[in-house]
Amino acid sequence: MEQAARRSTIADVARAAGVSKAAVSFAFNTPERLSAETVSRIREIATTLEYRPDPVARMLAQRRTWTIGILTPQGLDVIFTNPYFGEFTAGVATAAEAAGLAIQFISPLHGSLTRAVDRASVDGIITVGLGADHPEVGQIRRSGLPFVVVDSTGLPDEPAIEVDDEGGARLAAEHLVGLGHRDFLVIGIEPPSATSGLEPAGVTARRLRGYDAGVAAAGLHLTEDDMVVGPASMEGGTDAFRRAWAAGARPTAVLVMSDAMAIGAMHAARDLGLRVPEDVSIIGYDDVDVAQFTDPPLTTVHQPIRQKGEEAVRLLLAGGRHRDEGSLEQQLLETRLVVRGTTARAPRGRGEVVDDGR
Amino acid sequence: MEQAARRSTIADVARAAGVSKAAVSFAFNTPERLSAETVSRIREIATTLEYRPDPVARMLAQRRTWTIGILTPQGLDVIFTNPYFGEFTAGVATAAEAAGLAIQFISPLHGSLTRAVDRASVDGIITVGLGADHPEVGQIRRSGLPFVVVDSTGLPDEPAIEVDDEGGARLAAEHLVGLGHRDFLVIGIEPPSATSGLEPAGVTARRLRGYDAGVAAAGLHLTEDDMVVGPASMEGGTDAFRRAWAAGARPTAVLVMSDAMAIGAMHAARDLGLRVPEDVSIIGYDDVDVAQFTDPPLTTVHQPIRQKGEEAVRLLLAGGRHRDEGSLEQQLLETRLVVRGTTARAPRGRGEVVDDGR
DNA sequence: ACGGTCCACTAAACCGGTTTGCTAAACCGC
DNA sequence: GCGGTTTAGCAAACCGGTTTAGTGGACCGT
Repeated sequence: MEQAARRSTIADVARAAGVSKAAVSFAFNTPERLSAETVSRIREIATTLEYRPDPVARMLAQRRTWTIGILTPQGLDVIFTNPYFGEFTAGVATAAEAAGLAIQFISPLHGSLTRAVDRASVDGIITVGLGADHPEVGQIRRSGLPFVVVDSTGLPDEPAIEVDDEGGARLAAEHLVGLGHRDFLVIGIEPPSATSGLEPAGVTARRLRGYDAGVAAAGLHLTEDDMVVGPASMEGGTDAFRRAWAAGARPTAVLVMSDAMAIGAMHAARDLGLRVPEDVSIIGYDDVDVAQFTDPPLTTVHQPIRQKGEEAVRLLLAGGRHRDEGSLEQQLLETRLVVRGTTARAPRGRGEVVDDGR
Repeated sequence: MEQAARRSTIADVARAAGVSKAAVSFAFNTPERLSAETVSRIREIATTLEYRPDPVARMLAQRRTWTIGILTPQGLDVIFTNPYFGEFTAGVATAAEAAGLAIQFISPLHGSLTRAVDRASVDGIITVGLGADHPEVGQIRRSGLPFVVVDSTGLPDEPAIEVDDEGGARLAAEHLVGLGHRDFLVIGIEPPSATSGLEPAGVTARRLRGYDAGVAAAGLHLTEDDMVVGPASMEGGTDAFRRAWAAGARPTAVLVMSDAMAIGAMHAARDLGLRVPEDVSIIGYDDVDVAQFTDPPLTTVHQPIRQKGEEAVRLLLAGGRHRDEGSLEQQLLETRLVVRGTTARAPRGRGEVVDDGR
């Protein structure tokens, strides 16, 4: 991929029009500083010369790139095929487009996220799923770039967008308890890399706490031991359910932390001869678009995914301050239960009986 | 979003180290031009000063942005939520990452694709679903930027990646004909904007021709009149099927040009009380990941989506020339039929009988 | 002692724009 | 006709790097 053919520059236009470079710049950016005739003459010449200001030179001179970055610890290949990320990004894109901003994805470059951050030319960054105490967030903080963290509790006084993960998870568990379920399996999202286990500020930990709070009404207690984790994809869900089954788990209800995984788990359950929801209830998380289109439609916890994206850029543009002037910089969005077709009353006479047999 | 705090520049490092700016530059880019001690001294000072080369300044000086653009006529919000695009982009991202390149999305800015192209700072462009005769492609061609067109026949001698759309479609139709179907509905992808109708070089037209060729064996003929179109999303598919049904169509088989739409159509069919595949067979196109996870799993035409993305960047990097030196610049990738669970023998005694009654 | 090579490094031009004084002419009221 | 204000446009600095041409000194063989 070699260089583009030589294109006309601002100097060419200036020469052709017999004016200074400054005048050409004015003609496009602040035409009111020039007489009307001069402006139109310069513009005409620019058109015939097919002049187009070099965006990079402009960025350097203005020290603005008109671009915001989305920072994720996962690789781009998983981002783009994950419906949750897709919808989140769509939200970001919508708000960015409205503000005339481009978006750039910042994800590990040759395995190094730090390097990727260094190479990114952006005016601000939205981090998603990255704890405020992660080294890369520290790197951004030191660099002085404005940023907003999403899906991870921010440091106090730093802008963040969160949803009520715990509350939503509790609703899900309570729903199943109400249907008579007592044998649960939790399918969780694997932490991005094997850095640490369950960070308490992480999404996975928060949702697990919510599930646990929900089953407490039935006198039950859920811990990491009742959970199997995997990547947040359909394959990941299939695989997680199979592993749990192979390890002897015989739940009547499965609490899944992502819709994609829930769809995969449903598939795996059916492969094993289980009917959904008659034999096993499954409840997802996120309420992505596709959740309405599964068969039966997926019961899940709704969170305003696109809205998160839009709010994140608003917050970024506002410099961390809220629209209603000076209010808190941390925003907690609501979640709610959406009951559709994958949950039903617990099958009778199970739970106590079969749990170890084979 | 104001400017970042002042960061140290190459001049600061040079001053602190008592060397010239050039030396600092060399220390990072061509260390062999300096003595080992000098290099390490400069690097140390750079580290303590938290120096990080400004990527924009570097781009300007090198006249390379290390970025490739993906140009689509659709808005980013539809791109990111469309599984086909997601997988294609994942392919691009994989190959780009390997080459140390970032990717940037170029899509209509405030409604203007031309403006978006002007503002993009990229070294090369991959256009997807945009005819080689479109004005924006002309714009790119004139600008001298290398580019590759995907999903649209390129001009001769211009690099392009295509799949055998027509052949795949034919396979799909033949499969259904072989199962005894005679009453077809085609659900097509709506052209990006209302620019023109069916351009013969477009994906939709090619697939339609393939379907038509496939049913020809049964003495049938398919035209645009047998087709209903909509946006390439699940909702689009649901909507399209409903419209067709409301207009009196009573097909025993539906040929859908996108998996997302096929899933939507399946949903709509069931809402209308139809069983899939007993009452109506449905066949998609693309074989996106989710196609394996529908219930029943979707019969569809496979195309190598990710591979298209990877090949596109390879071709771009090779400057349009193929790896095996000098061969043709146009690549035609294969499609194949994947029979899963949404197609079955045509229901008996239908077709001739019910077609108008109610 | 001398010209020639190498080595390690520097000075300055350059990339292509924006922006900040500044100036010359036009315009103004009186 | 004169000081004061606008207006229209220019020259030059600047953004922060890369890259080219060049320089001074050490080293070398004779």
